[in-house]
Amino acid sequence: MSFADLGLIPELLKAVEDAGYSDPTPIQSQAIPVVLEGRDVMGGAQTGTGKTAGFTLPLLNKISRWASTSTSPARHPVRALILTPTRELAVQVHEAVQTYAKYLPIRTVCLYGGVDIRPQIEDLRRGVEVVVATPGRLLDHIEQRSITLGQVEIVVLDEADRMLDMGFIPDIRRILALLPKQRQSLLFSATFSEEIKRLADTMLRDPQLIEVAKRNTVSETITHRVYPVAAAVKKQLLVWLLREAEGGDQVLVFVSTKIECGRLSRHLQREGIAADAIHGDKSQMQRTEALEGFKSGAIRVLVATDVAARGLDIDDLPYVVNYELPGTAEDYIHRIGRTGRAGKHGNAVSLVSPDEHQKLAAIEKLIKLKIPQHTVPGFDADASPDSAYRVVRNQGADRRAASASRSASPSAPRSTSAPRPARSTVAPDGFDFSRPYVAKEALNESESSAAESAQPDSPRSARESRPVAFLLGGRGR
DNA sequence: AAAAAAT
Repeated sequence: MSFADLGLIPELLKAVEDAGYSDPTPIQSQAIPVVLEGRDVMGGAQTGTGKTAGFTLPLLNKISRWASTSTSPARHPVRALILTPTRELAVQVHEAVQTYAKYLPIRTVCLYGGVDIRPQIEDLRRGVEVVVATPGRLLDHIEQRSITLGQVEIVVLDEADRMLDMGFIPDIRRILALLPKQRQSLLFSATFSEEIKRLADTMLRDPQLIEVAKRNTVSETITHRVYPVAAAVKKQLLVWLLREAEGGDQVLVFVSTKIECGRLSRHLQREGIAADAIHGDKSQMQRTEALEGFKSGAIRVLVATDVAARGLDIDDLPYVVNYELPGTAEDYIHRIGRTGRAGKHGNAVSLVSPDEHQKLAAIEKLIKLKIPQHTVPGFDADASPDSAYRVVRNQGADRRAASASRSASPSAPRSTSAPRPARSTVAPDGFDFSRPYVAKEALNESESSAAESAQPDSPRSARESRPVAFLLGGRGR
């Protein structure tokens, strides 16, 4: 199956080829023909499955059919509207739209808050066919009458469950009410709650259900690991883990609050780690800078609230760390979905203090997976800052006593300038990281065939899971 | 319970 078989026009095929894609992903080969046919779609797809191209390509294909080459704004009514829950996601989707529309006479704009509205109004005045927007700023434009939605042919609701969580549904309904009744609607959601189904009932007509990944499941290319740790030494454990994963590996660290987000990021910076923070109280400029810095590699550790939990596509992100477990088990799925994307191997590491074990149990129940636990001496659930310091200091002494050629214990949390010890393949808790390892320990029956193929000894998983580096796991050298 | 989003 190739993109050419899906009935896309040459201009789009060329753009897809330029982007370096040859074969459609499962959701793309399912969604593209259905959308081209004009049917409504209820899509259940995790991000990283090629969902964005799955709706963007057929959307552009349809719009292109009568694409106006006129320079008159009046000939460029808004014909497609894509709504996303966060600004960063809007930017990302808009980039995809631009990528695929490059050989088409189609104008696009991205509308979101936190930035000057005037350039957006200018773009709208000149005329655009495709609008990607967050709900708040779009409503702003609607009230200012800088946009008319009376000729929209296709509307896409991306990450609908997130929109629901964020209380956007009333806004969405207001926006939908302004669209023509005769239109095509696509709704994508990682999870299907009763509320999402109700929204779908009012928004979609005879939708085709497209589901690639099973709901509430996590990618098999992700290795999960839990570190039980006392809250008092969590910060030190994180620094220690980050140091051990050194070698340029990037880490996205999730926290529960904006306050902790800034605090932890500053702490890491003081420890000499290239870190930045992204959360909703930062200016849009700071948010964009942080994300760009992370994507470019200038930032090694991005500390984030759940603003970054969904949809964000960061190439080759090897690690996600839950510094604090998310409030809901579903958020765990979204957060760790930032790694292990597009078939690549990823690591989900969670630092769990005793007060978080309820949450951990809920997560394990939802993902039907018992996550292996590992403890680091000095950083276990009963550790105090003092005991942690003693253990680390002793490890340092052992190391100094040991021969230089032997692999040694990890460096102390605060020794920024100490020489780096050789990388060990056996953790202090005795876990052998030199063996390829895939976490698949407690699957339910319906997934047993998938589990089969993910067993450590099978050729497929041996290929997918590289020998694991120290502690954070994952990347072999 | 916190986060996100219009100013």
